[in-house]
Amino acid sequence: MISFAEENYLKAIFKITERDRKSAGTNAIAGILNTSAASVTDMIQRLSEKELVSYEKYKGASLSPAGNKIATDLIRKHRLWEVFLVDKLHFSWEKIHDIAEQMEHIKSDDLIDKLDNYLGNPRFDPHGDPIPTKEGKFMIRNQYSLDLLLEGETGVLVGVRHHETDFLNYLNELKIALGTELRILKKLEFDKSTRVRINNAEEVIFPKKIARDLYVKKK
Amino acid sequence: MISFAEENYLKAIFKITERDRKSAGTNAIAGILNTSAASVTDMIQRLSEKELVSYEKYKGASLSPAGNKIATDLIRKHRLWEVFLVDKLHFSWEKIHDIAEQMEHIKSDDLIDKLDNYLGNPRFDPHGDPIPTKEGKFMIRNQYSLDLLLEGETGVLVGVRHHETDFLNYLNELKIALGTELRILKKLEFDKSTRVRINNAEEVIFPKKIARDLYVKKK
DNA sequence: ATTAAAATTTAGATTAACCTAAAAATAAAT
DNA sequence: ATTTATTTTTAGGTTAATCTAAATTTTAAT
Ligand SMILES: [Mn+2]
Ligand SMILES: [Mn+2]
Ligand SMILES: [Mn+2]
Ligand SMILES: [Mn+2]
Repeated sequence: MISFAEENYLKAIFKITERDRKSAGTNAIAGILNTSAASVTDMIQRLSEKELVSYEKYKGASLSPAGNKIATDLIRKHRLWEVFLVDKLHFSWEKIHDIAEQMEHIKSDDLIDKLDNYLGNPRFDPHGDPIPTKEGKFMIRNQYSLDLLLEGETGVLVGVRHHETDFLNYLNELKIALGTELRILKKLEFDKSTRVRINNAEEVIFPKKIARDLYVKKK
Repeated sequence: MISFAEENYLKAIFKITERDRKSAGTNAIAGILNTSAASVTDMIQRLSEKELVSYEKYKGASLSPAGNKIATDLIRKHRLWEVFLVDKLHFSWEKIHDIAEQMEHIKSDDLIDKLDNYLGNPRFDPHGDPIPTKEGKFMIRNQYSLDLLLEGETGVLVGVRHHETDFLNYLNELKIALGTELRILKKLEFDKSTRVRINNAEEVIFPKKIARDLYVKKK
């Protein structure tokens, strides 16, 4: 039986390696899990024993097929529970991540299938992230970071990089949600910030950091 | 922060002391939690440090007000999740207990209120057990063990003593569920078994042990 | 190519939660 | 009232998961 701690490590390695990188370093994992690098070394050695990651000293860890399955199942569960919390219990999107972090660890073969069905087999979670299929396939959406759009272009918000409550509350205050239209009015050179019009109404200036964390579909 | 293990101990002590007994012995707790008596002593000493139980050497443990609140909250969560699993996900009653054992440990102030509301503030769980209120009050139903009924009397099933899958499957096979009418045809003296008619149809003979585990309302 | 900085691993400890075996206390039986 | 049986506690140990501090390896910079 796999522990919560082990599951969290696998998920962290997945997140680090899901895009480009082919292995996850000790420090990167420690950063995500708020733990020490020494603890990470310890754990990845144990996960390597269990054949859930492949590991070479000083070269980081990557998921084995078995480890990858566990990680994608966790993400599937996490995101389905987030849909449940928003669609059925009417939580708002900034409150759900921490609860889903707990719920994703519930073990039951039947439960997730029934939940998925009950929710109408959603393909995206309330933050716009794709929900992997039972077989672990992710739907890939062609999306751009808002800071890649040029002056005059308009994007529709389809995702956000982080799920932190503070960041999402900031968007709430600006009345920005999935589906919101964002038009680039001006790209300010000197500090790389962007002036944006929200749903043809208010204007706001995003620092580069924020613009990079908003994913849009070009309109 | 209280751990899952600690929560399970508090719940076990609650169950042992909820009726008559005013303290829970080491062996009794160990029996419920499938652990050793030595481990129990260890844990109740720590819970005593945290003022969640009161404990005197060799005299067992009982819940403090704080411990009692945690235990009733756990039972509330357990039973509400069981209602969710049956009413919304269409699980049948013999599959839900083990899943609810996991879900009861999810910590969120908001979550249970919203769940309760979403389920329509149910007062009983799918096994007929009362769901305590937010304030920890249990609705008490006047019920009898089936083996207390006399020949010719009829009872309506309102609860069962255990939630074990095997026991509930046995009832399923006999088409016995909450609401089923059970009429006492004959009480057999020599082995204390009871001949019963189920919903005015089939007959069955219950050993005393089974009859004692079925709770009915007299009709 | 050295040297300095950063990342990673090892060494040594700690804590929670468990275990078995043995000792001590309580309860039951003669 | 002793003896016997049962229950409970203590003693000593294990494992998973964490920590800090020190050693080692890799990477970056001069
Ligand atoms: Mn999330
Ligand atoms: Mn999400
Ligand atoms: Mn149950
Ligand atoms: Mn129940």
